[in-house]
Amino acid sequence: MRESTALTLIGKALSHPLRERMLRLLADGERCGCEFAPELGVDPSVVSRSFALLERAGLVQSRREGVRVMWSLADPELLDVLERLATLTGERVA
Amino acid sequence: MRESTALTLIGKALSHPLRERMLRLLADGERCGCEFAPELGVDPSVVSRSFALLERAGLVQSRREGVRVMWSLADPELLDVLERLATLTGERVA
DNA sequence: TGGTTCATTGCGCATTTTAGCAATAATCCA
DNA sequence: TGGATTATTGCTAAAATGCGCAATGAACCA
Repeated sequence: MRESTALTLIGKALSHPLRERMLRLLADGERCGCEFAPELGVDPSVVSRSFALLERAGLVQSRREGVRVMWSLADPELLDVLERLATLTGERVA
Repeated sequence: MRESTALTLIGKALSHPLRERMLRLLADGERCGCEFAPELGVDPSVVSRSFALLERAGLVQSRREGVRVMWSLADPELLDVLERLATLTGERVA
């Protein structure tokens, strides 16, 4: 990677379908990281790295609870803003 | 790429510093594509392909004017929304 | 301490993305 | 038509990403 700005980090985080799905799985609130691998059909290591990316971008946050790590959206408005963005770019003409 | 949603397309488009810069260069309005290669120090082909990506994501639009192609943001609010997003994710705690 | 569960990291491999050169296309004008 | 300018596309090498396995770490409990 060349350089990284806040925005490019966010872009990278959003640029993969798996990570988008992970974000959406957090829509209803905090969840244990352990639920994602089985639900998404990928290796736990992939989940871990994906969350690391999302976290670096500032999109999610985590806290440990014993042996588990609980993940949540960094901001409750996040998905709304993302929807807005998608709408903004999607309503082009027709 | 696995699949593509509106959001992942946007993510990909934003995920490269060069393309972010291109977007910002459009902040003040329409510009000729020909200005970008010299200004960004890359080959014109890179500019062309980068715009193609941004366009597929719905972030920019173009119109031909004779031999030139004039590019502009797909929506005037776009940069505001992106700033909002960056702020949203950036103000994490401290 | 040893066992269990969940998370992260090291590594190699496959896939995707990026960059530039050269060739081709598109448009205008003399 | 032929030349000039800008844009796009084909191709290849290089760089970045994505993936799973295996190993390691972290926290808990009996």
